Amino acid sequence: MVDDIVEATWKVLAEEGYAAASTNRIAERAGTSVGSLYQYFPNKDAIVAAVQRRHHADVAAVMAAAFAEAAGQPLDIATRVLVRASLDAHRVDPELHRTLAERVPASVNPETKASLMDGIQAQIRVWLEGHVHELAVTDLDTAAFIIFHLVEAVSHAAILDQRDTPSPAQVEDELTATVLRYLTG
Amino acid sequence: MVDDIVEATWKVLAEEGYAAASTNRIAERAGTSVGSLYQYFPNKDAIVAAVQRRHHADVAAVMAAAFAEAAGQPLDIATRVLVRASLDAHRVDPELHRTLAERVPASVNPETKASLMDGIQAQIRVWLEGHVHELAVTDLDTAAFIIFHLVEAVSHAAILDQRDTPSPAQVEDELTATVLRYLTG
DNA sequence: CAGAAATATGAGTATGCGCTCAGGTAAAAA
DNA sequence: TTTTTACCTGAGCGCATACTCATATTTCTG
Repeated sequence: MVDDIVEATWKVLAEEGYAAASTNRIAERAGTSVGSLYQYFPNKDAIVAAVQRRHHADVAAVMAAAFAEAAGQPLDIATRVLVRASLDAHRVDPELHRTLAERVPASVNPETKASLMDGIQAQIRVWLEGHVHELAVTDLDTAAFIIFHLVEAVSHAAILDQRDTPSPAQVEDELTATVLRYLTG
Repeated sequence: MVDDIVEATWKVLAEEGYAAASTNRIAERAGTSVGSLYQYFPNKDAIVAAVQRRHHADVAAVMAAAFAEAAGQPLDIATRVLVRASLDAHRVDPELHRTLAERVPASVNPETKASLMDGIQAQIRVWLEGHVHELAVTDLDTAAFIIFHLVEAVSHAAILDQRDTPSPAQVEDELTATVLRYLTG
């Protein structure tokens, strides 16, 4: 039942947007009643937060797999693996991603997104540590910050922008080149 | 009076957030009444859109000045000028910037933000055209896309993130290096 | 100054929301 | 079968919102 509610909320957010995600609409799409919503969640924000956590878990899984794959690879291959993973992560339910990113108030689950971002930045840092002798950059925390935000933002724009954007393949090439040149000087 | 209303809305959005920006609160801070709001604007969204347009004009002015300054400079100097301008643009009323970016529904003024972004990307493209012979990149539209999003996102994070970020001076150095290395290969 | 035109006012209206709770249903226990 | 326990239901409550309009006030005009 909890799953039904979360899944219905997921669909409403993805297909109808945040404004449409009223408790009555969620109950309707879950095939249940408003009252049952409050049997399992303290309030509406908690339901949205649950959807957010689940989506973040999906994204984190994509990235974790990529970090595992990148671990044994040379720097240039690993960079491409991670860039491609970032693009793939934005292809996981892009409509939901857009709604969560643009519409959901920060008051809903303030820690979740921050912890996802911090986790990925930490993984970037660990990955960089394995290549210190090849790197021109010295401050790994700063490098992780720069790489995370630049790859995330360009991936986000490339996948989610409504307007004309370069092809994903080209973005992958350019991002890989950008990160590599930044790291190796 | 129109100015009073826009300025009051501006302050409420910046200081109290989007949720607090009710028509009654805006009228109160403008020292007028709800009725007068509707003498000059068809609805609440139009008021918020006016604030958005004005803020975007401020940002556009900062960037336009930087592009003018960069025009005569060598590539490395110009790159730093533009990166610094992006950071400065995010320091123009950062609280308002955060509220507009994170809270204001896209339905409010969908074209304004897109046209600001398109304008800056076009200016980047023109700037790049003046340096074609020094560049390793071939597709200037793609390069403008990459540069715009990467500089914007990292500036945004550096200035507006609540959490620990590298110092703005360091971000300026790293961004300048990133863009230069990307452009010159 | 008198009348007319333009503008300002804010209590009130319509609407839609999150959420509750008295009552219903169904399964488990006695 | 009767009683108990657990869960489900949805009409409706309280509240906050965007917006209106009859009235009051100010500003123009002759």
